Amino acid sequence: MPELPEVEIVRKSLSKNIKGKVITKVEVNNRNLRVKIEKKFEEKLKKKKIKKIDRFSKYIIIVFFDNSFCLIHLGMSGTIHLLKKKNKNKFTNTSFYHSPHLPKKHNHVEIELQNISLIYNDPRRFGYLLYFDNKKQLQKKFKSYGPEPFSKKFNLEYILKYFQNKHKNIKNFLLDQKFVSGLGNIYASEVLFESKIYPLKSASLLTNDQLKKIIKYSKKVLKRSIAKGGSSIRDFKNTTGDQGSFQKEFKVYNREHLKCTRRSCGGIIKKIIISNRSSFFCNICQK
DNA sequence: AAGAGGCCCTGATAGC
DNA sequence: TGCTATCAGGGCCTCT
Repeated sequence: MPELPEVEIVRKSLSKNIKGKVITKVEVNNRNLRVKIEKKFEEKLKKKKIKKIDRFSKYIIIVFFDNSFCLIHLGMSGTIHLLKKKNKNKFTNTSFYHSPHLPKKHNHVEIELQNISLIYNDPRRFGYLLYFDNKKQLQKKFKSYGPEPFSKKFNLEYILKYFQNKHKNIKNFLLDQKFVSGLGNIYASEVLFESKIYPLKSASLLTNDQLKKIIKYSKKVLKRSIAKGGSSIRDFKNTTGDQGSFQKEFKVYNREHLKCTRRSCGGIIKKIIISNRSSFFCNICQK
């Protein structure tokens, strides 16, 4: 589910609710996530005090005061739920992302922080949690990742150099975290629409003007989505919580057969499959 | 060594 | 009602 904006919304919520707290208990119900949770995970996290919550790309980074780290990746279906302890033993649901109630199944990890309980839920188990002892390990993990769209490193020179001797369509490049990190399937389509670029266009054929548009709109689209609380799809039922609303502003994603939102374009949104993932685009204004 | 494709997994939905 | 097939916001691994 989560691309950069959604993860940033989770980060903000965690920062607000668990910064400064001490981990009092860790319970792993299922270690078999995308990456198996190490045996000593619980032991290593216990008694750690949270200095701050960072994010890189689609990763949440819990930073402890002793400069160790806990990394959380939400995969496709991961969600984090915060429960607040009301009386001595009972936790009640106060904050959550995407789902108004704590799911009954797939609550794989529970981390208690004094009066708050953090629950990692993930039906498909494509997400994972990692513990890092020091900053070196963290840097190693992100070594092969490209810059975020917000980074100054994501500039025209970088892109031109990166595309040298590579032959792929632009949609695949935007999904490639080694090139640029944080975009996923929704925002890749949205950025290409705003940039008026056809997703199957060979990246090496793009003009400098088009590349500048990609730089501009990748920042813009992500920022706008963050401001709107991210995108919530497939989890509509209730709206009591921190449900995002950017899905209402999708110009192409999930809009097959509908009209292009550009006035006087007259195009129709099409859906094609690129590398096994849906891509949406306007058949007239994206070239 | 770049790039295509398979695969990890569960759940929701569509079609019969 | 119940079966089967398809699809889903990610990304790693293997093969060519």
